[in-house]
Amino acid sequence: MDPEAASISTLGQALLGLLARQPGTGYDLAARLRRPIAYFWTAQHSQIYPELARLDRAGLIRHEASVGRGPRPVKHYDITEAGLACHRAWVTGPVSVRPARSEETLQVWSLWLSDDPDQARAWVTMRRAAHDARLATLLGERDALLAEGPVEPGQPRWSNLAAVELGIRVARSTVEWCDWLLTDHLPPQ
Amino acid sequence: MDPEAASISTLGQALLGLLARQPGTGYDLAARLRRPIAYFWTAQHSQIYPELARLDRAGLIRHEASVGRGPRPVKHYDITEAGLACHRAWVTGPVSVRPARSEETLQVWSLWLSDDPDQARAWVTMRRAAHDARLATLLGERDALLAEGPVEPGQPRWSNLAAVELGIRVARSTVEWCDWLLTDHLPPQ
DNA sequence: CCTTTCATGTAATGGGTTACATGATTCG
DNA sequence: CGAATCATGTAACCCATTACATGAAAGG
Repeated sequence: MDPEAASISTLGQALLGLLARQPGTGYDLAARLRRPIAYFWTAQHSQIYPELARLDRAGLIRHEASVGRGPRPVKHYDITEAGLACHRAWVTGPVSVRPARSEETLQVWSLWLSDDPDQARAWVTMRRAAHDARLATLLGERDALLAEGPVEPGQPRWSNLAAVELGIRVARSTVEWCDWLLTDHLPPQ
Repeated sequence: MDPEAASISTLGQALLGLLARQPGTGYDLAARLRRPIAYFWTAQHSQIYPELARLDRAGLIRHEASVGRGPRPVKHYDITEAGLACHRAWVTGPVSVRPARSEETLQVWSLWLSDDPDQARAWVTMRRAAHDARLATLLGERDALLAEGPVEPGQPRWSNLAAVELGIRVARSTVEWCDWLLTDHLPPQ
């Protein structure tokens, strides 16, 4: 019930979102952050453990410690009522406009300098392959999700589908942009 | 002629790209970074001035100082041969895979928690408006570019068009994703 | 006269990556 | 017996944002 609950970092909210779905250890959260969420957010364990400690101190999550196999006890985290309320308030709140960082587009923005047209073509072809691979992965993810059964609002799987669908659309339009460059807008051969 | 020339930060490459197009002062570069490039990279002047000093020390750019209006001399920067070579090598090099950071998608990923469906609809509608505004700006940018005359490879304007076109496609598909959510995949009313 | 623009820096702080450190269990 | 997995932490460093600091010229 901290009045400062609003000043939670994005990673903190990501962890609250994970714990709202299912409790787990820091190690477990790191793994779950890697696998399905890596398309739009990532963090290393070195960042996760201190952040969990902060959320704990703020009363947004709680933990139960048990003797671990390693030198330190294992901490099983769960979200509190206050944490759930804080996270709920954040999801429909305004999107913080953090500046865009696309190194790829920066390279495009200097691609006119490439003296060798073949090299420019090769670069775009490589980019196309990378985005196409991402698209294929996301399509697979969507298929798996739909195969599990009907997806309805109010369930985690609904959010999963929405996020994957956004990724698919962005990946597809990026592939199409590569094709647009390769067919019409680069010197031929 | 530093052998360490490969270890230039992304911001450094952005500045080299700006200077490859046209020389200028740090202040000028900050302004040029704000206006057309802000869609895919940004930096504050407090980051730019030290970075220019580093590039200068590495011999990738050079400067001529003249007496300024303020307390310090004005430095007019220009790219060197070594700097141009370093930047050329970077543009067609591999894209460094920096992890995705989309706070917006993170929110979508927890949007299933929203107990009030109206609030979820309002959030998506707000997002749609934001992306639509960005799309409109980019379309205007493209029109202005094409109105200036034909765009051909090997010129800066070719890169400008390519970058804007990518932005347009991504913005458009994101707007379409919002519509997909609003029409079929949110509880009605 | 006040605000904006031109012009360049430093300091403090926060977010994030890489590397350092430890140690038991499980699987091949 | 060695590698991967489970499990948790700290330290050093880099990148980026915000704030602090200075001061002339131009325009309304």
